[in-house]
This record gives sequence, C-alpha cells and structure tokens, in this order.
Amino acid sequence: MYGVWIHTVANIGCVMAGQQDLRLTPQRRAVLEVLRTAHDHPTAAEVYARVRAVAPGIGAATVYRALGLLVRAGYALELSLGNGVAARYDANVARHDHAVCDRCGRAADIDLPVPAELVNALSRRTGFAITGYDLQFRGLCPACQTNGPR
Amino acid sequence: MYGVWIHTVANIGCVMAGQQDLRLTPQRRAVLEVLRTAHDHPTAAEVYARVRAVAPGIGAATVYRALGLLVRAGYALELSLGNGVAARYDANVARHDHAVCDRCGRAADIDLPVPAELVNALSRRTGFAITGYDLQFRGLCPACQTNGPR
DNA sequence: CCATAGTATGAGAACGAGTCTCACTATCTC
DNA sequence: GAGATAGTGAGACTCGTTCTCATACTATGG
Repeated sequence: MYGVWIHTVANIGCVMAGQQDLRLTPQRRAVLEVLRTAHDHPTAAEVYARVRAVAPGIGAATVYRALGLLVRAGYALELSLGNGVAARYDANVARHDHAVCDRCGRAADIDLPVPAELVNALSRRTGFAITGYDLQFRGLCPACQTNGPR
Repeated sequence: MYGVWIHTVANIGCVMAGQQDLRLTPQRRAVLEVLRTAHDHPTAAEVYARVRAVAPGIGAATVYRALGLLVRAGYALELSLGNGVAARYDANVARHDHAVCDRCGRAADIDLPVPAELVNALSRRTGFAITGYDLQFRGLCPACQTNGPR
C-alpha cells in the first residue's frame, strides 16, 4: 500500500534541543500529525486506529516503530501512566506532569516543577544519577465524578 | 497439587488501617512471604518464579490472583514503574516513592512527601478528586553507572 | 460424622500489547 | 540506470496477564 502516499520525504530540521534528525516519511508524518492534533494522550493502539483512518494501508509495526522513533528523537513523550497496560503518547515534549483518572484512564496535563535542589539531595542519598522524574497524580476526573460510583 | 501444603488456613487480622480480612491460604501466605522477604520490588513473573521455588505446584493464575488480592486488601503495593511492561510489587505499604534505573529496571525506595497544600491546589485547578500520587525518579543506579555506557 | 454450600486452586486456553522477520518498495549516491 | 541503504506492511510470534472450568478444600448445620 505504498501508492496512496504523497512521497515528500524530508528530514525534520533540528528545531529543539534534544531532538535529532529523523527522516520524515509520509507514515511518520501521519503518526506525528495524529499525535500533535490529539489532546488526549492516546495509547499506541489509539494512535494506530487514528492513523489508519487517515492512511488505511499503514501497518501496526510501522506505527509502533514510528512512535518509538519519535520518542527517541524527542518529538513525543511516552507516558507510563500505570493504569492498564498500554503506554500513552504525548506530543507536548515540554516538561510537565499528569493527573490520571483511576476510572477511565484519561490524563490531564499539569505543571508542577520539583525543586532542583531536592533532586540533587536525592541523587546524593540514593547514588542514582538522576536524569528525570515522573510525577503522576491519581484520582477521579470530573466526568467520572459526576457519573457517580461504579 | 493440594496435598503438599500444610493446611493452616486463617484470616489475617486487621492490623493496619485500610487492610481488610483475607483468607490466608498456604498459597497466599507463600506469595506474601516472598513479597515480604524480597527487598527488590520483584515483577509478578519474578514473584511467581520465587513462589514456585518454595511451592512447585502453584499455578500462575493463583499467584496473579493472590497478588491482586493482597494489593486490594492493602498488604502490598503495585508499582507501575513504567519501564518495560511488567508491574512490580512491594510489601512496604507505607507511602514512599521510587528511583528507577533506566538500564536494569531496579527500583530504590525513597521518601519525599509532596506538600498537601500543593495537592489541594492541583485538585482545584484540574477538577480531579485526587486520591494519591506517584513520584518516580529516573536515572542510572550505582551498579549501572560503574558498568559504563552500554 | 455426613451433606452441602461456598471458596480457592491448577492447568491450560485465550487475550492484548508490542516486537520480530522477511519480502518488497522507496530513496539516495554514484 | 545500478547498487546500497532505509522504510514499509503483513503476519507470525513473544510475553505478561486474565479467564475458564473441573477439581479440591473449608466451613457450617444438622
């Protein structure tokens, strides 16, 4: 199913620190586009479904590969929100955290920096070379609260 | 393989707040014992392997069921440390966080309370009814640092 | 002691997410 | 154009986990 694509392959320029060049094939562009227009932290399976809606011929392996590449190249974040099994993706690569709904798994972005001095103290205490952190809050999202107890 | 067990079934008394009564069958006791003697946050698969070493006849379903029950009854925590796919378990049910090694997946316990007022502010801002949080630091553990870059 | 109801177990099938393989197709460089 | 290299799609496969079901155990009331 190569034929349906408009073959304008180009590299993504190095726009932000930490992002590396990556050949932007139509498939990868579609995945990135889905990620950028989604504001709901889709799972890989959801990304796959949405990409298929735009580009029916694309294969699962390609989508998973593209997601991995985009994450490694710094164009997306992989969230391990811990509920269920599926990883979720986020094209907002600025440092931010998430509030995760225990019921429906939805995640809301939040911004809450942890003081750097605290990270340093921690690094000294544990011996870990700390490169980053993930802060997740759990609870019920507004929708699930109004829907009442399960 | 029922026969090999010493059938001393009793309920776990209600020792801590949040823990509920649970029939402590030999199998469940074995799982809990493995969890309590492990200080390395084993994955469910690792728990299964260790329990099998003590009780060769036990089935995977039983171990997974027991882990789920122990978590729901408040005797263990399920950690979603985000690396790889497997959940990890921890018999230390006091609130604490983890530093996770990016290379080997090992997790170290850390203790770093997030101020309650901050949680409240967040709750107001996102509309979430926040019930808890997970803070994970990432980096390289001392062992993986000395082993040099991969 | 026995009958019966309820609960727990083990084996293995089934499931879902994700990865691997391989033949094929595009693209790049000469 | 002719390689060389990289990317793709289909489908088989792996792995962690859950489900199903027949069987075994335990508790309770005669």
